[in-house]
Amino acid sequence: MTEWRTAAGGDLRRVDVGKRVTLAGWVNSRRDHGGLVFVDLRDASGVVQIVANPERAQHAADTAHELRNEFVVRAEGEVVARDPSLVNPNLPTGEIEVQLDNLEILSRSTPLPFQLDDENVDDQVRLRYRWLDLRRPKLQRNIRLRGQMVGTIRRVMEDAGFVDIQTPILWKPTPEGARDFLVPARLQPAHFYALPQSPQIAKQLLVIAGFERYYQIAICFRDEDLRADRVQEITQLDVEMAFPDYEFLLGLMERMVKTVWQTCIGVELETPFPRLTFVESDRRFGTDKPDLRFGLELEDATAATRDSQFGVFAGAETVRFIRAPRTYSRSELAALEEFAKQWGANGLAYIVADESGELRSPIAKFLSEDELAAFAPKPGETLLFAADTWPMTSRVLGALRTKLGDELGLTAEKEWAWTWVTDFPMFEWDEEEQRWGAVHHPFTRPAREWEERFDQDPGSALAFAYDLIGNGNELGGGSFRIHEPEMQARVFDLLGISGDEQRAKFGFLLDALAMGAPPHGGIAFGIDRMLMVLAGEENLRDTIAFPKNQAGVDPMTGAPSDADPRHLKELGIQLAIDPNKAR
RNA sequence: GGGGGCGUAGUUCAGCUGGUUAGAACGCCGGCCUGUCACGCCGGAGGUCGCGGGUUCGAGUCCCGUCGCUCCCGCCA
Repeated sequence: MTEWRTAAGGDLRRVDVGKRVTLAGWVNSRRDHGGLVFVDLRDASGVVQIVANPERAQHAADTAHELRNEFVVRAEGEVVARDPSLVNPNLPTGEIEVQLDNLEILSRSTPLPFQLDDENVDDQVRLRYRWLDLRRPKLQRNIRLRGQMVGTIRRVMEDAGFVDIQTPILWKPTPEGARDFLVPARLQPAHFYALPQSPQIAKQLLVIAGFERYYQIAICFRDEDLRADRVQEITQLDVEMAFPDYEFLLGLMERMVKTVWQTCIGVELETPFPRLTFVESDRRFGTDKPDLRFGLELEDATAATRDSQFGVFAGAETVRFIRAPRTYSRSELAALEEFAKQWGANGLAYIVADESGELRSPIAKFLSEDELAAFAPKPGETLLFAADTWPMTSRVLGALRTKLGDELGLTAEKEWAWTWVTDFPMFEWDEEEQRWGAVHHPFTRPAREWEERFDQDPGSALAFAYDLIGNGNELGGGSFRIHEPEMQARVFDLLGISGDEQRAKFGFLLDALAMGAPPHGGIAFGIDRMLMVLAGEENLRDTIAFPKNQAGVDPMTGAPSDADPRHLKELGIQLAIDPNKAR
């Protein structure tokens, strides 16, 4: 059997010249000259050129002719300096090469379904052959970065005295929130576990149980439709502590992020991160997850347009606009309007101020001197207006701001911009269900000044909740929790959860709260999303080793698949749909 | 549930207003090649143009349906 102690080929340098080495790895590429054969050998450390010369080792050269991409080989030889004219400046190992004495094929490869250096391969194909896809440098880097990130997070949390505790994957279906993944329980026919959407209640119970500082790298499941930045199973850093101190908790999370950026990519972030209230964030950026890498803040024209001759402005509850620092053509404006409509706008009024200062706008003729003076369009600008309810103008202009920031390259103004968003509203009215819903979750406590009266004016009540935003991505979110059973019951009441239902769904939590529950609070961080931001990726799938496609299918394994009828029978499950005709 | 985009060789793509044998690059196979590093040169194989139907003398191209992928809206406490 072979001796496996091999050198890391990618680490070889000039100082290693003269050494005899044994390398093992994959054929990254081969250049067969008939006599000489050059092979770029790749292992975890990088790439190094090995050379088979028939004058030096006929047998190695014969073997080298057989090599194809992604063959796995073991190569013995001597590190030699390259002639200065032959140095490859694109390779860290470019000053040397390994002259072969022995070459052994350990494993062959069929022709590949795609070229590893091809960036544009269809996702479906890449996922089908994920083991190949993962060999690409980008994914190698991302997945290794992920491990490094998780390791760093663990060190920060452990150093701060937090205890890693695992919570069940088979949990209880929850009435609120996202759709649960259900798991039939064979031992309890017709009953189901749910995969946890988060260990929220479990971690509260752990803190109540006396684990004053808990954390976990937890996998959470949500059976909702997927997006580029949304998958069904996410990994989160889950944190909870007893006797929480607001500044301590936020400071700890800042230290965690700062250490991750420092350790993983060598970037020094400035802390403390700025803080914005929800109201201010909404007013200035039209969103609760503002990208602060650039300005482009929303402006309010409501007061200026109260008496407008333009009926849409005069009649709207709110008129706000965004000041884009360039002019747009008619067709570009049509595309922007289409975008605005997709987000719920009725239209998108605009004023283009040409470089000459001349105004191009279908609404200009309705606008008074005073109005125009209030908008103050400067040459080379385009003002884009939303006239609607306040929340709708936020929604539309907030989305538009993000789009413009991207398109105009404004996001490049600053590499990293972090901010806390605080003082979230506690409840929002659900039109469809005609009831109040929790903005964060039903265990969030009201802000101090709302503790007594949050249920008298739910629409105005503020929650003791906070989010951490990185480059416009919601990366962390948390709150202080309710530790008084009476207050928890009042919140459930307000959310329309009856007394019976409270007992049935959350009886154990209410009981726990009634038996010496300390004040507690915490936060959760999306690891996948944080890695996406850290690695500069735009798709969450590029941060996950084995992701599923947008339909929740794993093209590699074929999961989900149909179930064996005997298995279903055991579970007492009868399908209402023929699996062959579904999907 | 809704909207946009895409579907042609193993892969990435081209294929104009419908026209007879559907192309290119990379990969694959064979040959030549001792300094390449995106090696080069010569030759070759490889296609249900996603699927079904329709219009037409004739469909990769036009129409209808359907399936798949992707991005977005809804949804995601």
